[in-house]
Amino acid sequence: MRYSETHKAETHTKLVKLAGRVLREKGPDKLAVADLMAAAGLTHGGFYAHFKSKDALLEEALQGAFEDARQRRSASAAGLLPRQALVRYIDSYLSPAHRDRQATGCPVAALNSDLPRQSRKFRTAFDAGVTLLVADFEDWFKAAGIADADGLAASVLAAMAGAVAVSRGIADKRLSDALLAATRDTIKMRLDLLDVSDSQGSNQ
Amino acid sequence: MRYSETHKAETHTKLVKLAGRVLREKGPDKLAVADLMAAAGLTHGGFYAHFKSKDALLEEALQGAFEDARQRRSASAAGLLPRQALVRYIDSYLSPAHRDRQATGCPVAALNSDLPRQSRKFRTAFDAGVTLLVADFEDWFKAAGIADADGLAASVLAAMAGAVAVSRGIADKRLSDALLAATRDTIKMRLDLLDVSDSQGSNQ
DNA sequence: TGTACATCAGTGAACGCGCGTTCACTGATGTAC
DNA sequence: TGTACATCAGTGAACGCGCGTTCACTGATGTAC
Repeated sequence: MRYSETHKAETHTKLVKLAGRVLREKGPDKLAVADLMAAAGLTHGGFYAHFKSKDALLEEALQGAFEDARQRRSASAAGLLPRQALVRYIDSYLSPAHRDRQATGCPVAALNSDLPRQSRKFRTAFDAGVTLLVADFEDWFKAAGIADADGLAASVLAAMAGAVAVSRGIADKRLSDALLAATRDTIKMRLDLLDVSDSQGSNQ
Repeated sequence: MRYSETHKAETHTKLVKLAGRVLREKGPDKLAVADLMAAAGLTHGGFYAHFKSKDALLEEALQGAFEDARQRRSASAAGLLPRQALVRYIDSYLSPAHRDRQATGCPVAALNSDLPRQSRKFRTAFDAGVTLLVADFEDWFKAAGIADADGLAASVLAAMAGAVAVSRGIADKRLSDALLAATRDTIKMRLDLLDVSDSQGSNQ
């Protein structure tokens, strides 16, 4: 059959999106090309019409995951003052919901410790994603009038991602929830946000 | 050849120790039985005289890594007051040296995000290790006279492990070092340890 | 005291499976003439 | 207007490799008699 003008690009996008989810859920090594293609309703042979290699897919998928997170971040901040937006973001990032939805969550929390074992390209993409995220945090902190924004940003990100990652590895739900809650409070204290009432909803 | 009484147990221990390092360095999936045996100067066929399966080895190796860390923790605290010992531990955990020596470092920092993807046995062993570590922290915090020790322990561990894991994924050494330093300061502030002068040396 | 046998950590070849990658082919539609 | 050919996303079989696991065998030494 002949396909529409945009068909190939659409398939490509769909594969990258799917891969982004599988990547965060199962990790780079357990993402299987054949499974991915099957999940997209295709056969595995067609993969190489879209990507030079599995590695190239992983790179795109990771970039997509970071971009996704960035868009959701700014969407959830829309219409709020910086301090309110920060509180909403922190509450959402450190929520049990984020812990339980690894496939659509923050790539830093999901892929944390896999990194040193991945290909150069993958690590570069991760590094770029983290760097951008940290820069965003810095701007955000500054806009919220937080002192010493530069020093804080990376450390706050690492604390939040670490809390979510560790909470995923803890079987005891009470301890896991408590870890998230304690981290939530600490981060807000560090950022002098304890007086801001938390808003409802929003993800990750 | 015939071997000494203790020979088999010695080989077993050596394999578990080696595996503990490879596990932290390369992750559970990239630890290859044949490579491990070769590194121990043996052929791969002999592996199953020591372990029921690769999974059984991974479980023992992870337990060994946690036990190792526990021993180093108490050794480094020997002869120090709780508050001094804590400061030394924090400085050492969040040091560039720990970041750069993943194979002998904390298993939580090294295996963080791999966890949800591993076998039940492995996850159980990890959970047990983390739970013990958190309990140790609580005791330690209490001995140091820190208020709200229970709520803090898991969150402090996650923040430290997250910082080390993320610092390993950051190419820019300046940013990576700054992340560790900022986390060091924050943790000490949270634990009200800023007035304790830091002592030299000790690892992880 | 000497010989036959048991023991058992380790050897090395082989098996099977998952998986990334390659490649000749398909078949619907657009284009050249 | 109709026929031959080009295009190209996708198909599905096959290849090669890494790796966990199995298994018949080795060979040095201890033990039974």
